[in-house]
Amino acid sequence: MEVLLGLLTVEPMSGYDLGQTIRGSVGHFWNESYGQIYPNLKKLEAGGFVKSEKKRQKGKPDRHIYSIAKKGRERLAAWLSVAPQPEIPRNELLLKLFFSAQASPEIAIQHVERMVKSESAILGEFKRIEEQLSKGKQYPDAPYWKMTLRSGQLELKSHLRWGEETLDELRKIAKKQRSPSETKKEKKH
Amino acid sequence: MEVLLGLLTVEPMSGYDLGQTIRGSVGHFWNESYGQIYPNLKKLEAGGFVKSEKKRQKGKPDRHIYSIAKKGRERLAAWLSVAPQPEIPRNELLLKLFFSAQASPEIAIQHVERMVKSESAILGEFKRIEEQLSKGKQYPDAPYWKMTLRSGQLELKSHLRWGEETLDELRKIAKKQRSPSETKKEKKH
DNA sequence: GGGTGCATGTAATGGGTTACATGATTCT
DNA sequence: AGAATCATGTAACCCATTACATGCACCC
Repeated sequence: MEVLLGLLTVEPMSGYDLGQTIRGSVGHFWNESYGQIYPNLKKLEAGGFVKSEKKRQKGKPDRHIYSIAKKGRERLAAWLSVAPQPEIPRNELLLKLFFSAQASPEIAIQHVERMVKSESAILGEFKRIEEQLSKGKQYPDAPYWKMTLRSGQLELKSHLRWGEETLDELRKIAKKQRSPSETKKEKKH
Repeated sequence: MEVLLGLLTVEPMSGYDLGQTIRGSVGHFWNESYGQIYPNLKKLEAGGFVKSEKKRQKGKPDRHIYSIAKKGRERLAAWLSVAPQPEIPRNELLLKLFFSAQASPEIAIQHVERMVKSESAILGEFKRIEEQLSKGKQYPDAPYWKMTLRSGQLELKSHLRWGEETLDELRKIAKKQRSPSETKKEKKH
């Protein structure tokens, strides 16, 4: 809900634009689907937080351009001052790793490797965003945007570091299991 | 759903115990509420993935002790081998920081400071868990548990580092705004 | 006496994603 | 010819938390 208000302070936009902008800016730490965006914009308008203008288009449906109203700015400011409640995370990779003694280390290795790959790609994206932020037209919000970007970068780097470290260990475990050395084994299944 | 199966491989437990155990083990990256646990256990039993035994108690309701069935182990193994899908995160702190140009830097500072405090506390908890893991009875799963713990530690440390760095910057911004130096200002509101 | 912990469970509510529906234009 | 993009919106569905209900025991 408030993401919409926030982004509309930067520039008036349509619902579709908001979806695109979310993906390209806050997408790495916040997401909203269209099934959420359109109804929420209607609610915000009904409450007087935003107002809209219709723009005719040929072939395509009318574009509804939303802009933030005074009441909307107030609501945003109020929301910003409320302490964010700590998120309850859900990390499927860690959960699977936690129970990986019930499977083979090879599977765990695959999962971690996949994560390293995908997060490396995102780190690359971040570098591009960083350059864009320094070069493009200077918004007054830019310093704050950079802080969130930096957060993502540090977090990704810590994930990658952990990933490499963990892969080393998993490979050791896999090796130990393949070569029946000193420890006695029972065959499973 | 699968957390329940996973934890039941360690030891047969009641629904209540499962809730407690989740908080104390995977709680930092996975949560389930009782409103979820109890119905899910029933579904798992109906599907033949777990079985239960009633234990009479005086004063308290009967304890239903669940243990994992062969079919449950198979289901767990199948789930473990499926690649975890990347989570869609929702970080309210970052979202608020992103829009903090619409508020005062002081508010942002408060939010970040609060986060630093609470995450420091969790880091302390982790240290205790680490010691417990090294000392307590050695489960065969322990190496995997340590990996997830390590992940949490690295992530927290990266958050704290980012927090301090960000606080420095926010304080600079706050200072600049208080002393009207070279930059011309328009008064808002 | 009152709060907290044990112990189970259901119902209401809310938040969110996915799928569906429509239809023109542009790219491959 | 067909897929992707633009553009909006609704409905179905799923998942999850919160609140509610019950009741004893223990601690302060």
